Amino acid sequence: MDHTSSWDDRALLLLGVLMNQSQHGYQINDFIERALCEVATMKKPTAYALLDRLAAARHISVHSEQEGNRPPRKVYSITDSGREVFTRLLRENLATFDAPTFAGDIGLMFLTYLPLPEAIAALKERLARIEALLDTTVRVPPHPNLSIDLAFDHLTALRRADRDWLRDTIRELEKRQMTTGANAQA
Amino acid sequence: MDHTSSWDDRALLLLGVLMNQSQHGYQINDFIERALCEVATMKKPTAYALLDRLAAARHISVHSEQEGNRPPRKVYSITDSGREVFTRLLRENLATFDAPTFAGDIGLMFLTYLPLPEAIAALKERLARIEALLDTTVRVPPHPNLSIDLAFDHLTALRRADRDWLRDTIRELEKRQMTTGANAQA
DNA sequence: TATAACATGTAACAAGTTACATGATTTC
DNA sequence: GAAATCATGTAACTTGTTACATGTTATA
Repeated sequence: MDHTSSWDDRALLLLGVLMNQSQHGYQINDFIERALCEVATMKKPTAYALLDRLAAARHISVHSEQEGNRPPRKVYSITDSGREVFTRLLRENLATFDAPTFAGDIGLMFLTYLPLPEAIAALKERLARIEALLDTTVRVPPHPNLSIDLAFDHLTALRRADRDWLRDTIRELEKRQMTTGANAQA
Repeated sequence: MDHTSSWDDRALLLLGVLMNQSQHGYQINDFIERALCEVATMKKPTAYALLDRLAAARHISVHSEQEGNRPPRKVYSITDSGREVFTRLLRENLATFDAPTFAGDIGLMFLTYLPLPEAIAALKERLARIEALLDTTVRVPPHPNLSIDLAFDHLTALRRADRDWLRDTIRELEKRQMTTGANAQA
């Protein structure tokens, strides 16, 4: 039942972009890379391949357009069946929570194999990177039809939590460092 | 410089497990699936393939053991060069922050295409799932050599932040629902 | 006139998973 | 004697990325 696969999310992304308006591949790719880049990623070949599959399943329709002598563009539009699929995938996505693992946690597990001062120094660098991300990333402006800003807000909340946890943890490790440092002196 | 690839993290995981003690493949797999499952994942074939590559690079050594008539076991031990690599990868991992995207955010971006009450209902289901995860997941007991509990603590902090954000967001959407509902009445 | 932007695609590769294949030993 | 555990592996598949190939039009 809970087989929310990766395909579902990719399809949801493309169908969602097409819900806004019919677009050709280049436009779709551009939109994802510019407007959605903070929240989602999908490379060109992935998009093209998926668009083909969605077209084969009749969830989107294709028609070619040509302006003057420019390269022809394939314009994709969502179909009724596509809208149905979109709504189902959207509901599923919103109702689901997938618990991912984080590469950064692997290091945490083995923290003890590094001398405490070095571990602290490394974590301080990590902290600096998160803080830099939180400082530099420009707030996403609201989109007329989409709630990209909501997703961005979510992402930011998670990053802030990450930052706060790291600050506390570093402080905790520094306490431990002082006591063990004193022991080493004795 | 910041090419903290997926390979690095996988290698770090295996080398870290072998830092604890020399083990054979089955044992390694077992340890990852049982002790580390909350924090990291790696399937058998992935582990075997990676162990081969690490052995080829002389970062781990292999020797066969056999007990009676049982199937022979290949015991892997970390070498000096392996310990060096491990330390480097560990430092890198700890100092790095990678900003992943979350599948759940795709739905958030397209929230507006669902009638508000349905969107709220779906998000409440998501919230229930996070809460269930936070309630049922048993606290990881401290490991003698590893700080698995630290990584688990980090994961839990992130999930709590996710839960809190969702609660606030649902409350916010419900406010909006009341005002638009009133408008629809008028 | 060079280079960036517009426009579509393919091929090769990398990473990881599932499913399969094999065979011994312990437990119910 | 069936099923779970111990023990190692391979083959095929899925997914997604990078790098390549092609050609036009606007811009510096």
